[in-house]
Amino acid sequence: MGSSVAQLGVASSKPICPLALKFKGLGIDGDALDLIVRAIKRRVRVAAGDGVVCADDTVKHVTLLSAGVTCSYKRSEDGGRTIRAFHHPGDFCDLSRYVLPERDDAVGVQALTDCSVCIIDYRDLERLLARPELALALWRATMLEAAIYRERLTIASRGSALERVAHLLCEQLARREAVGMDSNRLPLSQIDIADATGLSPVHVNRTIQTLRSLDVLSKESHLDVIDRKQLARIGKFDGGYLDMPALLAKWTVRVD
Amino acid sequence: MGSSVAQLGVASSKPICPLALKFKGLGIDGDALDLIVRAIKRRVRVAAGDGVVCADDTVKHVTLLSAGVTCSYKRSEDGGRTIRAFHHPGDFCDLSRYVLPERDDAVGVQALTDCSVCIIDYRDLERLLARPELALALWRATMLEAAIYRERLTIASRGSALERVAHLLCEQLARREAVGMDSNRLPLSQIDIADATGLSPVHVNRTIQTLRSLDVLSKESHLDVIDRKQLARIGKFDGGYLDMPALLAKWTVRVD
DNA sequence: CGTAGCTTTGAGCGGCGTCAAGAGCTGTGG
DNA sequence: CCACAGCTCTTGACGCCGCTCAAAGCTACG
Repeated sequence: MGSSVAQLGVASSKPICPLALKFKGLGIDGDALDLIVRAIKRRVRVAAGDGVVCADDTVKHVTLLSAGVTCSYKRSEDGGRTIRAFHHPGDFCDLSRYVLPERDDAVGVQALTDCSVCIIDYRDLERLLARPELALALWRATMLEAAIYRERLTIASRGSALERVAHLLCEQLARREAVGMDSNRLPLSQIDIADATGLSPVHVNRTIQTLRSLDVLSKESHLDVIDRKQLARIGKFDGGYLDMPALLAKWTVRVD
Repeated sequence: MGSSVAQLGVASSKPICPLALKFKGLGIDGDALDLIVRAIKRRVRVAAGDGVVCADDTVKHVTLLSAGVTCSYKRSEDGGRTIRAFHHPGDFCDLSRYVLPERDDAVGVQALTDCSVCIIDYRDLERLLARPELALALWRATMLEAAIYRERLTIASRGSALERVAHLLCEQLARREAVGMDSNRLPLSQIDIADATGLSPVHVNRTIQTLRSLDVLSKESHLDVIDRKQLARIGKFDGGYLDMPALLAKWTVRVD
């Protein structure tokens, strides 16, 4: 129990892995990062399509995604899957469950690709929270999550299908880039995008074809973004709310 | 500078005002509540329609709504107002600005009715955050905000106009009830609802008329909810995520 | 080589936006 | 006391975006 930093390939002074980059954006590195890494009880591999978190009250740990892509979803009464959020390496999959217990059985987290997740017991997380800078970092993480929802809400309620899809893709690319994953390929199916945007799979397909015809996406069946500038323009995406280094510099909260 | 609890009509042992009830839901009362109240630098009245917070970097305080209804909005390039959130007594209007500085001039907070707001300087807020239970309470407040966005996002992206409007009304009623305002009347215009749901004012009107014909809303021009059960059913609204007393009881985070 | 999933394509329809005009209500000034 | 302006609310006509249903190609994997 308790991994070392070296085991994760993390050099505290020079973060290279998504997890370290993520926490650096939240204002955590060095000793504090070490503490978090040491709180990781164990790491688990999850195959694409499998559940990561069950909506079980007895679960007493949070999961921190270290590789792959997951989504938190809610099933509607007709069995449909509504994706509420995507998670990328460095994101907590279920931090909100820790603070606001979810009673809803229809809620869960699913691996969209093969994943690797870190398990941190509530007990150990509580110990981490005793340090003000760690508590602040988690508050920031939640603030960031709220900001993401806020932006998506704006686009989802007012935007066209083209805007919704473009915005969603931009957001995922930006978030992945923030943790060092600067590939232009997103490992999402069109069905995933449909469940996340609230559009029908058929219309997502047509929308993607439009983006392809605009030379914003590659013509291949994979989801490859060619022209990110144009994609951002179409999706009215301004990534300022995700730019943690810049936000951190302006941060008003200080822990001295 | 610094109001006393008595001045606000708050009896710590038996909270009666929205502000005290709100913080009680976040796990704050007694001495800790006193601390917050004492951090209030001054109170300001704002007339309906006026701005509460300007998107100015030089503002170094948060505003806590004590009476009335406000909304945070974002102006689109065509001048349209997108309402991202409503605020009711006890809510912070701009807590997110404290943690994630907003550079966007198009963002602001507006009074929808005549309001009274409490001003708390960043400096004093920082002092409050030194106490772990207060830091935790603000984290909870942000978690709650995120949960609200999450629910609205689900409905906004997949729901019909009827569902969107019904859900929005239910949410506002539930949030107001949680702070002791159990009136069935909402002081919102149809235009406010349109800007919050992303629907056109014309269609909001038709939707409201549908709700009236279903005997869910009163026939009057005001927004009076008659049948809340039915409204919740229509809007697929489950207020569990807003029920702070119940959530507090199950809370996993302890500050000992 | 067959099955199960994802992607693509087509046809038809309905919800909601847009435009336009009118009604009720309130405050303001002559 | 009336006239007028500026709201919000109401109502109707029409068009388009995106949903639904249905079927067929495409991969991947056993």
